[in-house]
Amino acid sequence: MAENLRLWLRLLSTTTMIEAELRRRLRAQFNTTLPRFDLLAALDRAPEGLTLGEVSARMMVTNGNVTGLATRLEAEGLVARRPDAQDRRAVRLRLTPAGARAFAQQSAAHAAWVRELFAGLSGAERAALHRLLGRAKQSLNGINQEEAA
Amino acid sequence: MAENLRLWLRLLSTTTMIEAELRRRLRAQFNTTLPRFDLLAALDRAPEGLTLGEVSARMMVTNGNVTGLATRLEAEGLVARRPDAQDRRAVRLRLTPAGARAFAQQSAAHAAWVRELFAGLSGAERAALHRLLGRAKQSLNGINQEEAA
DNA sequence: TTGACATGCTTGAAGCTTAAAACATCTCCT
DNA sequence: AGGAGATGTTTTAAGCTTCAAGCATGTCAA
Repeated sequence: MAENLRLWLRLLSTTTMIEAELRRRLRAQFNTTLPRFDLLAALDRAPEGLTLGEVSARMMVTNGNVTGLATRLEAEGLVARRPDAQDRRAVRLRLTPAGARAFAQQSAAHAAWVRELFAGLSGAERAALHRLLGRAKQSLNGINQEEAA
Repeated sequence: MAENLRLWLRLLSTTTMIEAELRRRLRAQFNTTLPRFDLLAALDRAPEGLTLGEVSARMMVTNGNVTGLATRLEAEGLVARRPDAQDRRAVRLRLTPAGARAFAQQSAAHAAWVRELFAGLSGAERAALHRLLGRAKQSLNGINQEEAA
């Protein structure tokens, strides 16, 4: 059924449009990018910092990706690498004070943008969409389990 | 409200998960990528071919992006560049016979994968999700119009 | 305890993506 | 006709992303 295909294309284009708008605003107002913002956001929720592996799992990207991202953000003074106390293989990443300040500003703007972008939907519509996306994720997890089996 | 943020994060992660799965399968089974597939798909729907600009609009990516993509696919013999008859600035891109054959195979598999990935949702759920995503896109278009004004 | 395998990170090569600048051609007004 | 501005493509530099390979460290079983 082409119905499934249309659903997927619409899901993809909706996400792409929102992402493009957020990227544009992050660049225009903060001269930063979505991956950088996402990395700061992950660290902001983790006062103890995160290992690079934990970051890459949360961001759903590869380890090598996080290595490069962290290196650039470190050069800008927004995050700091420090050896993990327990595991000498691991590197723990945390926000610097400057990084925390930058993220606080970006985060507030980002939340307002997202609210604005979904403003055309009623509360009930947003709730229904949230629920259905949850169902879609369940559907996906079913697939991945089968693959692993 | 953090509710909007959660909705956005769920929308993003759902899309990312599906995209990752499709990428993985395109690579494993056809040794290709999603952008290549998307470009072939755009051309497949256009028997007369498309200018690079038309392709970039359909794919929602920049012109420069399409230039590179087209160059690689041309090197692989799947698409052909030819000057546009009406406009000497424009380059018209079309599938070669080999490109059409490759896309036919990939397309059939892709449609089946998408069907599989959404199999956990009922028809009613898929219809509702499709409708709500349409509403979300309306919401976005409202924003963009305001910006342009 | 030591060797085999797992895990955490980095590196390198390739490809994807963008923004901005450059260039060619087109359109349209005067 | 001429010129101003729009449009179509390419190029460049920078960053993002993946995969695969490599190195360091950890774990666990014989």
